[in-house]
Amino acid sequence: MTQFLNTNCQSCTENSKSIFCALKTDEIEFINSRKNGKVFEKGELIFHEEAASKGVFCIQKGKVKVSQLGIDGKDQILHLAKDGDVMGYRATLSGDTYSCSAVALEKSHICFIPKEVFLVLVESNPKLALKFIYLLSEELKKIETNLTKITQRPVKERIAQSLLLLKNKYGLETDSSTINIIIKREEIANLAGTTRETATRILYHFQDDKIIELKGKKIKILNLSRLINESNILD
Amino acid sequence: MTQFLNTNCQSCTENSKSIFCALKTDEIEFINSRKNGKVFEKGELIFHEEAASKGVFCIQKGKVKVSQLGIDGKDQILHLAKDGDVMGYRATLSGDTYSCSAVALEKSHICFIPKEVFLVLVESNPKLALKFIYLLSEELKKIETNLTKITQRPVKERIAQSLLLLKNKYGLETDSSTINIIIKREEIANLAGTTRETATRILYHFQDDKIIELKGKKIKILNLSRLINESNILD
DNA sequence: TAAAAAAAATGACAGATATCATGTAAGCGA
DNA sequence: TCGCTTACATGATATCTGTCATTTTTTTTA
Repeated sequence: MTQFLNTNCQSCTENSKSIFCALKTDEIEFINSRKNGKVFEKGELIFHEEAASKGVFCIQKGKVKVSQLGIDGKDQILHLAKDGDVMGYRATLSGDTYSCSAVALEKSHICFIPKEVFLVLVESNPKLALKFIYLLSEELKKIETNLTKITQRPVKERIAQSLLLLKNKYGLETDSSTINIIIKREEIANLAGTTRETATRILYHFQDDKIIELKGKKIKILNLSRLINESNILD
Repeated sequence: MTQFLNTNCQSCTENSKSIFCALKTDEIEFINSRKNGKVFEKGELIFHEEAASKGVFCIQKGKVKVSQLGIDGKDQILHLAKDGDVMGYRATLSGDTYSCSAVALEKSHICFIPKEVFLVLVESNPKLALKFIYLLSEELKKIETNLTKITQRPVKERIAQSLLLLKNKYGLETDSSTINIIIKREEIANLAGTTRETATRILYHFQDDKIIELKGKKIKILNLSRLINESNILD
């Protein structure tokens, strides 16, 4: 059963989590009165690629994967999102269909802001427009670097990088070593651009080397510096 | 010896080649008085990744590859540019170092617009800002799709796609079949994300199949529909 | 709680590509 | 034009990684 949310944008923007935090009070109220909050269960589709963009999604609380489906049904995770992140703005800004699908990695509270509302704000508020220019630029840089790495580096390095990405994005649990995300092997594979089997094998390889410890669907980092080393990230 | 250009932005924007074509006359004059034109020889570096962004480059006439260097020196071509295209705006807009290098594929006339000039325009002209939002969005979509394809599709398809990209970007010669670009095997490989040897083999394979004809550093498309078929592009 | 379904582990195997090596052709500068 | 350098062709080989098949484990659901 779909569960609706009844939260206030004010509270979301107060702690400067989202890109909208620089908006004026009346602008936030404008969004607030038009937005639409909903709870998405784990595995639930938030929006689908090839669907006409109807607006943007803002994560109040939760974890989401944004991925693209290849020809043979294998999908490539292009982006991971969490609290405060906005999704679907690329398609909405260019009046395009979504180029990716978004699926909740865990139960998530997500607000939908309709296209009209979103575009009015961006077009009337130059500061916000510049923020999106900045956001798009950062995203572009990230993907470009990713493309080069994924085509040039062996799977082992890419898996190590994916683990580091998960750590940086979702942080660690209170034990300061377990990555704070429940994630399937297949999703790690889709992040690294490889197959489930290969990902599994490499993860066990890292475990044998005492770099990580596999705890069901969670991963504990035993030796961060060696993991960084395996990832071959120089900077 | 460096050769300087003495062209007018007015003429460049008149035929609506560049993104600046929507600017007002005084704005164009503003750029015109501050820009700096130069002729780059084939193979010459226009800007280098990791250098602090000093501004954007606008191609008056020419062909340029924009690529990123991997760890082991192999580079990945991320973008091809031609007359009217602007380069380096990603880094300049986000006040970052360039994330790619640009090298002339042939003798090219290119203007440099300093950061200060460029940013003043973008920040003071909301319409231009929106245009860049649009441009960044398109670019992002392109790279995302590319990432998924390049990791999931075999080299043969990627080479076919690269040839189609070259055709679409630089067009055909007067014989309506030869791609209008002089390009090295290695550069085709860097575009498709493979090695020079593999690219060579696949090109000869396509030649054996009478899909293309290799004419030195130029490529003639003998059977476009079969090339499209090989590329496995559905849309 | 049992049964069914989904996810994961694991071994065997094949094949696509990269790598290496060597010879050839083409382009370029003196 | 000669010699040198760069680009290219091409074969042999290795290996990484994907695919397939089977078993085990975990999760879900009835």
